[in-house]
Amino acid sequence: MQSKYNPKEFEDRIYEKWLSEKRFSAHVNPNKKPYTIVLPPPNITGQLHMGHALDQTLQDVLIRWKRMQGFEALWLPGTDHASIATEVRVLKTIEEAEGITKDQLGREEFLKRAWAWRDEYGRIIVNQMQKLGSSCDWDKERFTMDEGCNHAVTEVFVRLYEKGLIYRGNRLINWCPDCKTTLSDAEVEHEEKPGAFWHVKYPIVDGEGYLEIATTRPETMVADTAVAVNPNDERYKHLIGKFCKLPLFDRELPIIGDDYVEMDFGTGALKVTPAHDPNDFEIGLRHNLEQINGMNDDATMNEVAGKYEGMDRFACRKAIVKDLEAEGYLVMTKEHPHNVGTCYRCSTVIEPRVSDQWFVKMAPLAGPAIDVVNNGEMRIIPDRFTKVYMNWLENIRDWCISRQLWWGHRIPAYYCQTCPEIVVAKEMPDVCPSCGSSHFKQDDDVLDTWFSSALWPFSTLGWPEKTPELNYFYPTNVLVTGYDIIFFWVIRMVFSGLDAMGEKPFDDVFIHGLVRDAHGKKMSKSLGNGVDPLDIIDQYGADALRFMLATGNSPGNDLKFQIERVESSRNFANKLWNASRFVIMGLEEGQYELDGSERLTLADEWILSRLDTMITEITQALDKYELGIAANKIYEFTWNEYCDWYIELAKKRLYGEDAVAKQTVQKVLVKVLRDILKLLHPFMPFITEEIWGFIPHAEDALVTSKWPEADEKYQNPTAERQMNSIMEAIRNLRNVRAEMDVVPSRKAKCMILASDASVGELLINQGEYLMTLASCSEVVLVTNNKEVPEDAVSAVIQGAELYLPLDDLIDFEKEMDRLQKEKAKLEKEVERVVSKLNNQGFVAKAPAHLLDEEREKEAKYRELLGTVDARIQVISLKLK
RNA sequence: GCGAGAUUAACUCAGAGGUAGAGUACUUCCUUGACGUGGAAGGAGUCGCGGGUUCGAAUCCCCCAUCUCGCACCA
Repeated sequence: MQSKYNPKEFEDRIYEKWLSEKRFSAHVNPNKKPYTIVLPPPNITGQLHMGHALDQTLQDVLIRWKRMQGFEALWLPGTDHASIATEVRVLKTIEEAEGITKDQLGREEFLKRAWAWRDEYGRIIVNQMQKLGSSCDWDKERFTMDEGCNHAVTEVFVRLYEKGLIYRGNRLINWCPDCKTTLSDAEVEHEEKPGAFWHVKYPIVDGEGYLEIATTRPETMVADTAVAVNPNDERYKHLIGKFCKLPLFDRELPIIGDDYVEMDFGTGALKVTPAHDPNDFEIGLRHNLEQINGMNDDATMNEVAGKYEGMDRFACRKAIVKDLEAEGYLVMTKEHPHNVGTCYRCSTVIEPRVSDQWFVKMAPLAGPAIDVVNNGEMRIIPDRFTKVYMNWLENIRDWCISRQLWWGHRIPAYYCQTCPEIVVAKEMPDVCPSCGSSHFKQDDDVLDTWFSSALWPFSTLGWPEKTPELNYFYPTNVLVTGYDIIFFWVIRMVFSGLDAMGEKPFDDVFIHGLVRDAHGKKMSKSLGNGVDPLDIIDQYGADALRFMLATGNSPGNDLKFQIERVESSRNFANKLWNASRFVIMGLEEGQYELDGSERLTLADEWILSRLDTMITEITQALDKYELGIAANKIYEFTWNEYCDWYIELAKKRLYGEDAVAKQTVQKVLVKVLRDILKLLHPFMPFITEEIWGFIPHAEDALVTSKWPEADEKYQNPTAERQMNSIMEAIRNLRNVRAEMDVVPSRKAKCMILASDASVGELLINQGEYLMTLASCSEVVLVTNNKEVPEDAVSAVIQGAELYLPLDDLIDFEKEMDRLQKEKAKLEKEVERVVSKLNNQGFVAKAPAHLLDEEREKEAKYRELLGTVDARIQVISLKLK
């Protein structure tokens, strides 16, 4: 074992070993219970970022833990084609490098390039995950556009179509003029932007005056087909049925009455543009209004716009406002910031547009997805996200799934070239069922990228085939993902799983937050505040990064990335490394198993008892998905109990002459270290496996070793109580010495005056602990304080006073100050306890054990106070 | 507008109906044979404000404030 902790030296080597020994492989195994996680497939758009590192660390902790608990643990990895994101990315790269546009490239060539891209980034991503230590079953790696997934996508599409849950409709959809595709509602982000209300006169035809209309988007006037007022509006109701004139255009618009119009908003009169606004679209349907499309697919104005044709929509807005003003139609302009929808991929303002698209009918699918959570079959952790989940499902609208893109699953709909028939089928039909023609053309569009990810938990296990894997591993146990894709992905997996499999896709959904930079800003390329996980691994090791991510926060909350915390995790790894080196140092060939024949010391019993408690608590925390708590417990136990106390106390026997005692302490050292390595392994897999290779063990590799189980025989409350007394004594002695500025190298005799004989006996029996850890030269019992020299400093614990005669070193004034301080502290404690015990309510209603505890405390503090007081008397005489 | 989260030590965050915790930073001391990426001792917080429930609230409930973040949006 190398003397320096150097993760670079072993992390890759260890991972290679795991791979070559097939440690992550999972198979259908009737003798074991399965535990399954499917990896949220990272997009192949680029490299993994810190958010992926967090997501994967959490999953790896769970899967490694379950693997050690004896489950057939499958973590199924893969990547997502990420239709729109990848297409945008690939096209941009090609355009920047070669100056070739999408149209110039052509569909076939583009797909060739995109596949090459996928191969490259797929490899990079796998490499990154392996660097992080992710224990996926790589033989089962999948891609959302591989053959099996394609098969599943087509199957689901056809089935849903046949059930009437997929339909083609001419509806108002979200259109991104830059990506030139539709977007689902979930893919539209709302952003508040400055805007204005323009109040415009629409003159009444065959009558006096005009209707004043307020609009935020004057350019859509070109496509107005009506003006609506509330039928109960006294100001306008007489106008219903009449017409008004569309300013700047020689068109007449019917004035209609519709409840949708709110009388007290704006002017109470609404221009209706069915082809460019969702609400107007609905009004249009109710009143049979014509839908006029005023824009091209790039959001420039089309021929409908007359003289504005060819202008960009925002340029057109300005031009129309200018013309309205010039011709006297503009009443006023009012500032009005409002939310506009933008594309989640390119941030372009989306344009609502009427178009023929494919939709999934959501209502019938949403119901079961709601039920499965309501009836407790599926849990969302933390629970608060259940509300988010429900809220979305209860207000769900139909899902627009067709995209005008090339990278993705082409829609399995075939259009007869001689009649209007559309055939939806797994393969291109031979003959048209309506006209007998054999000429078909497949739909040009591809599916929303989330359509295929929705099938991930079962498409990856072989569905629609009834494979043994599907039968064994589905439903999966837990889905681990960020709250940002609950709508996009989690919900869609749930209803897809319920529909296709008839069973939920996972038992638990474990939601985590996002990784932010040190200032709480979202990490992003454009801000340049991203931190590359590989850089951190290179500098500090994967274990340090993982530990930091796992302990950084509580479930569901965002995590700020702080390099100090990575450093502190690395320091912990270093600590473990060195402690292990210490344990290994004196070991010789042979067995170091505890067999019950050993004569254990107090410290042995204490650490074994504490370890036992830790095993229970850590396992319980993991069971509750409290990964951070579990990791903290291991950290504290390892550092503050095992290293700071047990190892220090072990040294005497280790370096001593007694071979049997030495072997006993080595056995305990090894036993505890072994379990520490196991408990820590899910969090820090590399260092623990590396150390495992150096310590005696009967099992195989740590990665597949057995998770520790608590064993009641190690529980030892007496040993814990006694050790606490000793540790308190040592701490107090150290404290006194530090306050009196006594250097550690100056040893001192320790005289014990016990008010409780058993405490005195304990301290004498374990006198060597005081000698080792509190710089005592010897520890002796005295029966009367007359035996104690006056010029001694004192430390007190319950049941005993400890005196250090330090003659020449003692400064009585200083000692007086110290004693006064201590007295004040104790008086406060007594006061607190007394007031509590004087409280009749407390005495009457508090649980008995608390009452007892408080009474014990009172006795203890009074005793300590008495001792301190006595010392003050003695010292004050000295000062005179 | 509806909903959620946050508000705890200088900083970043855990925790939790029964005397406030960690990491970092800070002060003092320590070349003790695993480790200075270390050891020891210490200072530091009326747990956002105001009410309520309770013997007891930082913890549960209500109100308010500030900051995030979702969702829905009135043209």
